[in-house]
Amino acid sequence: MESAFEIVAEPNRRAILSLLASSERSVGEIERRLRMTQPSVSKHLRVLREAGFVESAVDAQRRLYRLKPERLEELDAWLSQFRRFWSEQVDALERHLDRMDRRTQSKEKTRRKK
Amino acid sequence: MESAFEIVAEPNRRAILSLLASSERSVGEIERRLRMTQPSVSKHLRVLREAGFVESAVDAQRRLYRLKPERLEELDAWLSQFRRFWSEQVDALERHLDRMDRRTQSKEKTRRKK
DNA sequence: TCATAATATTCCTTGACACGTATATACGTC
DNA sequence: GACGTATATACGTGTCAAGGAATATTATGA
Repeated sequence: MESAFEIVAEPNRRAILSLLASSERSVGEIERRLRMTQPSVSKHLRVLREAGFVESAVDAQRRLYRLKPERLEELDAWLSQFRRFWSEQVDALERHLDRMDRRTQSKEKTRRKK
Repeated sequence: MESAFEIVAEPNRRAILSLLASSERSVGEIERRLRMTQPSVSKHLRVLREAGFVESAVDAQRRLYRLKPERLEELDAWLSQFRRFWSEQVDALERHLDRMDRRTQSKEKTRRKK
């Protein structure tokens, strides 16, 4: 279980990572938000920590876990070889629209993605 | 084994997908290029096909496998929630440099990534 | 020091899946 | 129609990781 892919293959771990994307959390918070048992949360956090996806800080009895993005970036890097398949046509258009968006953010032109 | 993540968790399958990123291939080509046994290739291709990552076309006795990018796009979509973590600062700069690059491609300014 | 809260760890069981070997199926050629 | 090539499938086996229950550890506060 070394590769970043195997780590994120587990649904509960993906849920934890998504949760930590918004802000750092204690084990108990994760437990309640994701409706997982405490040992399960701790075990998954251990895997994530040892794999370098998260890091923890001691806060009294609690431990606060926060995201470390490097390993996720690996996934992104691997995916980059395929990105042309879906961004080929869209690419130029997207960039253009994004730029328009930034320039007209006040006008609320209601361009919603997908 | 339904999620796209579980599918790409397997190293040999990732290798196959990477290989198919360059061009479509027959089973035998994959077998030789990746030094895998033929049954292993066939089994992984079956998994990839049933999961929608590849599709096959009959060519005499051969079957040519080619990439179907939709499922990979799922991974990209999931990753998007984290992308800000590593592209926040770099983002604007990257775009800028990329544009510069395109405009000065003849001059070879030697900007290497990382 | 005792009680309680928060988190980590251990043990056990179970299921999934990747592999190898062997065999089956399909196609093309003589 | 027999043979060779290309690919698919079946079967048996070993490994490994996830889950549950119980217990251990660490910190806090009275």
